[in-house]
Formats: sequence, structure tokens, C-alpha cells
Amino acid sequence: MTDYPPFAVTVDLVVLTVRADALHLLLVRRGIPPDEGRWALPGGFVGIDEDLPDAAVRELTEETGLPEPAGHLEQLGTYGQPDRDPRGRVVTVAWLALLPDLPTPVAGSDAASAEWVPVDRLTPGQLAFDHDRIVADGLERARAKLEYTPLASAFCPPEFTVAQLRAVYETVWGTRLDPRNFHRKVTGTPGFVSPAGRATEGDRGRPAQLFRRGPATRLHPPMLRPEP
Amino acid sequence: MTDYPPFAVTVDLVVLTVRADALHLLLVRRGIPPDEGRWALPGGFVGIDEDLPDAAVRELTEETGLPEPAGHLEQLGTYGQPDRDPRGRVVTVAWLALLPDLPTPVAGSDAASAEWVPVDRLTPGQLAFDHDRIVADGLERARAKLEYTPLASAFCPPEFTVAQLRAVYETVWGTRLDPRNFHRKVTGTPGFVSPAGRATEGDRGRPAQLFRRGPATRLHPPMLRPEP
DNA sequence: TGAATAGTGTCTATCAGACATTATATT
DNA sequence: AATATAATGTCTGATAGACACTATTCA
Repeated sequence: MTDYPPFAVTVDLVVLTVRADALHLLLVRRGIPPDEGRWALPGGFVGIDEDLPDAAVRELTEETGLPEPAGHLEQLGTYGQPDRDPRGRVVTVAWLALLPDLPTPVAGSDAASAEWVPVDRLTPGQLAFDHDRIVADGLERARAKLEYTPLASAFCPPEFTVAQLRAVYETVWGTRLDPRNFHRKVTGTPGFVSPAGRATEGDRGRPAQLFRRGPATRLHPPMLRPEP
Repeated sequence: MTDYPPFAVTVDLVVLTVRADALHLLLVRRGIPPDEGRWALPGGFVGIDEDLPDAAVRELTEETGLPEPAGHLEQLGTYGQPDRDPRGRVVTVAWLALLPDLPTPVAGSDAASAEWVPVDRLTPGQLAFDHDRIVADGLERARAKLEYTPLASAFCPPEFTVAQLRAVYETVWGTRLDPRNFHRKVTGTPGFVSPAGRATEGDRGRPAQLFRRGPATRLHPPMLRPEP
């Protein structure tokens, strides 16, 4: 193994959630050089005996302060331009996490400086390293996956209403969807959602039925974005 | 950098092509331990100053003997289980390549032992390392991408007929598609293909119009796989 | 002329989008 | 009662699947 060039390997996380009708991204302010004081994706080095998904889950739980990572976690892509990190040759495996809005604000061991930032407030060049591009790729992946998979429910608590699910689509896509057609579509797509049997109470208006995630892993037919 | 665990980083390639109405995968027979003599994906170590896409293109051209990588190349995913390589901690960035059937057989510098293998002849456990899983992921990615992108044309030469394109879909998906509906769909989807203005000659039957790849990057509406 | 392949047309069930209507809660 | 939200129903145009038919070549 000494024959081969030595790399450092990190994981970085694009953690998205929907809160207050805006798509939010979890960012940390870097406390050490390089790029000290700038916003960056949460992440860190992979242990020499640690599997990549384990490293991603570890960073996610550390940064969010949640014992169990609810929601969804998938590999996004690997970024390894030779000059992307001034410390040397660092290849990062980026992960995309979709989480329900957390009841408690972020408070983990490393998360003193972690914050949810609305994605439409991000400006190019604002993030450290090549994290701008990683975030852009993560957003596009999330938007595309909502079309063909039931992953929108990963943004919701275990039980949710059709209106909540619709708000996820509208927020992630930045579009408006007809509530009646959306309701028909969601309840008519096999395995998308399963009735929980209960209903909401205490709100204005007629109570809404609660649903859980259904067994489907892909949507047939897909929920296509409205064309511009 | 000496503080961080040292990894080796490789690229591995899932190279697919359609020939003789069967989906083929490019494999090499390993000439050195570990797993000497077994089939494996083409690939190799990334240079310490080499970008990841450059390493993938380099391996692809070396193994296929083609100066320009026609077709399509995209990152597939990164695999880094601690025990996946007995030589030590090796993380591999896998790439998916879709190529037109090569006029000349594979003949590159390292490619003395490279061969096209029909994918339905692969048996579990046949490949070295964790390459079984990487191939499975690559196949699923290719099958899924044919639904929502015009990438099927990456399997075709620069000019192709609708029937050739249909053969790609049928081969990759392992299904039969109605030639008439397929023709209507392909020519009716904006930007999927552009007429080349010429036609085939010398075959049996009516000559077919030739097309080139269109400008679209995604298909609207998608070409959905028939449900089983 | 017959065989083979390319391409067009037609019919029908299904689906998406637009929008009216009914249902059930709070204030 | 007025208002707000949930859920269902109706209509229309577009699309997918099934399949008849026409077009153009070679043998």
C-alpha cells in the first residue's frame, strides 16, 4: 500500500429540511483554517476502519443532535479536484439527507455553530471549498427525486396530511400545485401513502386525514414538475 | 495532512454497450494478486495530482483503445467498505460509461485481456472485490436513466435509425416495445432526436430515416418502462 | 409478386390540468 | 352565519397502448 498515492477521505452532508414554507440547508461556520469563519457543509474525515455510510450517519447525528437519523440519506457524489482543499489531496464523498423539520433546534456536540439557512439566501461563492457546487448538485438531485420516488415524505413527520406533503413539493420545487389534483394524485398512486386512520384536530377548517409513508419505492406514474 | 488516515483511491468503470442484441459489459482478467485470474472491472489508481474524471477517462481510453471516448460517462458512486480490498483501505469511485458498439475489438495497452461479456451471463460471485454490486448498481442506473433522459442514443453511432434506438431500449430493459408507438413517441418528444436528412440503403425493406442526438437533456414526457 | 421493414392513422382507456361542489371543522 | 380548509366530482385535452393500414425497398 505504500506504493500508492495517499489521499485523505472525508464525508460532507447536504442536509435539507422544509420549515416555515422554505427549503433550509444545514450549514456550520468553520472554526479552524482553512476558510476559518466561512460557512461550510457539515462533515469530517472518515476513520481508517470506518465504512462510508457509517461516517455519514455519524456526522449527521453529531451535527443534528438526533439519536436516530429519521428521514432519508443517500450518497450524492464524490468530489476530488486536486486543488479543492489547500491542506492536500482530499477526496470527499458527499451525501444528501432529507429530514423532517426538527422540533428542537440543532444542538449536537460539534453543532454549536450549526444553523439552518434558507437555500434561496445562499449566494455564489459564499461557501467554503467547492461546497457551492455540492449544494447545487444536492438540490437538483432532491428536486428530481421528488418526481419519481415517494421521498417527499422524508421531509414529513411519521404521520402527515396531504396538505403537508403538498407543501413539501411546492417548497422544494418553488411552484404552486392544485390542491385537488394533488390530493387525487397522491391517494391514487399505489403505495405512495397509507392511511393512518386518524385525523388532525384543533386547526381551522375541516380536519385532514393523516397518512404514513407507503411501501412504494418509486412512483408509478411519476409526479412530474409543471413545465415552465 | 499527516494527521489524517491515508487512503488509496481508485476508479473503476462499468462500461456497457449493445452488440448483437445483447447488453455487454467490459471486463478484464486480473493479471496480479489479489484475485489474480478473476474477472474484474477495468480501473486503476488515481494519481495524486489527477482529477477524478480525468482518471476515469484515462482508464476508459486505455482499456477500450479509443482516442476519444464517444458515448456517455458519468459518476456512478463510491464504494469504500473497509474490507473490500485485502491490500488495505482502498476507496473506489465507480463510473458508468455507455458506448456505441465499437467497430474494432478492444485493443488498448492494458487491454490484452479485456473482453465484452453479455451481462445475462454474469453469475453472482464471479467478479473480484465488490464488483458484483457495482455492476448491479450500474445496470440499474442505466435502465432508469433511459426512462428520463435521451441517453439511449449514447449506445448508438452518431447517425442511427429509430429501429436501432428501439433495439437499445429493448436490449437494456429486456422487454419488447411496439415499433409504431415507439416511433411516434421518439419523433414526438421535443429534442430527443434530430433528422439527419439521409436514409439508410441496402437493407431489406423500406429505407429508414437517419437521426442524430437531439439537444434535449431530459425527456418530456419520459419513456416509461412497461410495468410487469 | 411476395417478403420485409418503415412509417402513418385510428380507436380507446387512462391521466393531467382546470375548476365546481360538498363536507366538516373553528370563530 | 361566516370563514377556512379538506375531500370529491366533472369536464376536457393529451397521452399510452393496441392494432390496421400504407409506403418503399429487395429478392
